[in-house]
Amino acid sequence: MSDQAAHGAGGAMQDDPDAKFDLKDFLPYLLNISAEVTSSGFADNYKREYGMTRTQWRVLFHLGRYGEMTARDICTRSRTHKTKVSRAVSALEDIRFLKRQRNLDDRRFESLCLTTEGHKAYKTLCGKAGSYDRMLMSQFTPEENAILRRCLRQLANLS
Amino acid sequence: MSDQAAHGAGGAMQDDPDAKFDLKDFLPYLLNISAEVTSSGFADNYKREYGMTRTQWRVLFHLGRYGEMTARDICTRSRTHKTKVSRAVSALEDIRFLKRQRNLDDRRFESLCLTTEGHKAYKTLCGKAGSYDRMLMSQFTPEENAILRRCLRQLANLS
DNA sequence: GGGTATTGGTTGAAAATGTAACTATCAACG
DNA sequence: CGTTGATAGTTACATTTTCAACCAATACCC
Repeated sequence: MSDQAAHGAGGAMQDDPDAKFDLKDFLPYLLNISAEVTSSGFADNYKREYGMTRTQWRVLFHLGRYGEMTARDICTRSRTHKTKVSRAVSALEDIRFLKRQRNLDDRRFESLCLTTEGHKAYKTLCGKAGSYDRMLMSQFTPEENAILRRCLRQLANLS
Repeated sequence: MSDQAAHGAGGAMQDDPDAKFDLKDFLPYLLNISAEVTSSGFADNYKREYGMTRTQWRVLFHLGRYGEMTARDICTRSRTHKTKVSRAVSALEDIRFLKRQRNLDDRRFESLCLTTEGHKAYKTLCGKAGSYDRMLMSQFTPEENAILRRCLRQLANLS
């Protein structure tokens, strides 16, 4: 415990010479915080109205936006673990937002698609997502927005 | 059911005219995925070696980087809910990575600081975080990096 | 064909998180 | 004082997520 005083001894230490970078520059940290802040800001829309969770919203959004696909497709495209998707799919099925259909060629697959209800919810939420996104974007210049999205897509290994 | 066919009818529908924006452009979604990808890429470092969770790492990082502070300070600075911080602090105390000390002026507060062990772990992880961050940065130009971080800090309401 | 590996998807138990109610301390005001 | 209200932090309970094992269908390979 002798070098315990090596930090915070003065009570208000500000910079650690060993620290190569500020915490507020650590990309995973920054990404987590901003993801949390922006997501929970939007979550009210699907949570209050439909009682959906974030993963469920993600599945709904995928099916609504890109049409029929399998659970595995959603996993791959959204980098989401299959158990998360599996449970979200069951929950969406329970509230009649999607239907599953076994593929007859390969009976392991089942293709998922939204019901009318599901698609209606998707459309409503999609509109809100659009304005929420525009609201977020409005604080940046078009160039910043382009760069931001390009960097994020690359970090996420998307497209 | 009439507009059920509005999606996926052709089997490989690509674009919904109602969709104002692509899912891959929705900022909260992009942020979540890239946060998930980059964080879990780094998480092995503290998970395998120290059995720490992401929140615990966040607390450790704050105390290591900025020195002694209260749980509430960490909540505010990292936009993390107090119950999450509370549990992370307990866990870090259990493995002797930090110590609490009641403030005698106002006994509601307790200031937290790392033990020698905790600080050692912090330094080790900080080094790894540095190189991980540089690795992530290396795929972007300096301008892109600057813009990316500035945008993220703003989205996160950080400093 | 028959064994083995792989893949799509599910399930159960453990861990983490969210929410709300709680304790304890202090401050403000009568 | 005593009451009310705020604040730092904890705890209990429900929900969600993670992890590993699992089932069923297909592919591979001898």
